[in-house]
Amino acid sequence: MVRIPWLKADVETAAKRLLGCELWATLHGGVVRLRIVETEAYHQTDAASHSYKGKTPRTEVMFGPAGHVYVYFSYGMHYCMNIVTGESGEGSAVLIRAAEPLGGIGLLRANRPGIADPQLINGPAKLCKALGVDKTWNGHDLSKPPFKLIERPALKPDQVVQTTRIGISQAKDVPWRFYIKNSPFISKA
DNA sequence: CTCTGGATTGAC
DNA sequence: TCAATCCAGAGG
Repeated sequence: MVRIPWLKADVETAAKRLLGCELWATLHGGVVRLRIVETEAYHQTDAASHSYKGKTPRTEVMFGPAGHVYVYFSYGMHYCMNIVTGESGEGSAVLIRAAEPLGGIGLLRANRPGIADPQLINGPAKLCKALGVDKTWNGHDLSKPPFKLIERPALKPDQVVQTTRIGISQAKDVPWRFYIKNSPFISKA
């Protein structure tokens, strides 16, 4: 059951709306709270999306209900985390690229020893590493503990920057990356 | 079965 | 600038 109605809206709207929302996770017995500051939208009709060529075993959860986590493994060493959006049957999701620690930062540091705070979670794979997210979380419903998405009021439009996505070779021109203006926690521009 | 390239990161 | 290091997806 989706408790956040706008997650079922179009993926561009959802990507924008996820900025400022929080992720709460239980880690090593403590609670970590993050504020999402950077997102990217991916859709079935988008050549850069894993769902572009239709449903496959890997992308199955992208086609499932909104509000679940889609985790994929890449470059032989990294995990990245998405939040599934849209109606079931539609292959869309929002990549969480960076966040701001609100609580439990010590637990994040424990997962990334030797890394300075500004680099703790300012990238999609860094975020997963710090949160201990791997494929075992693929498909998890974010309305349930121990890993939850908490809705927050929408940001004012002038606080949101819209630009092109990072690290892709297809559809480079599609402006589906969003981040909170002036946030020091976004990934490298 | 084999081959290719990637929604990245951090060390040089 | 580039290696690390695996696997999904495509083609045979």
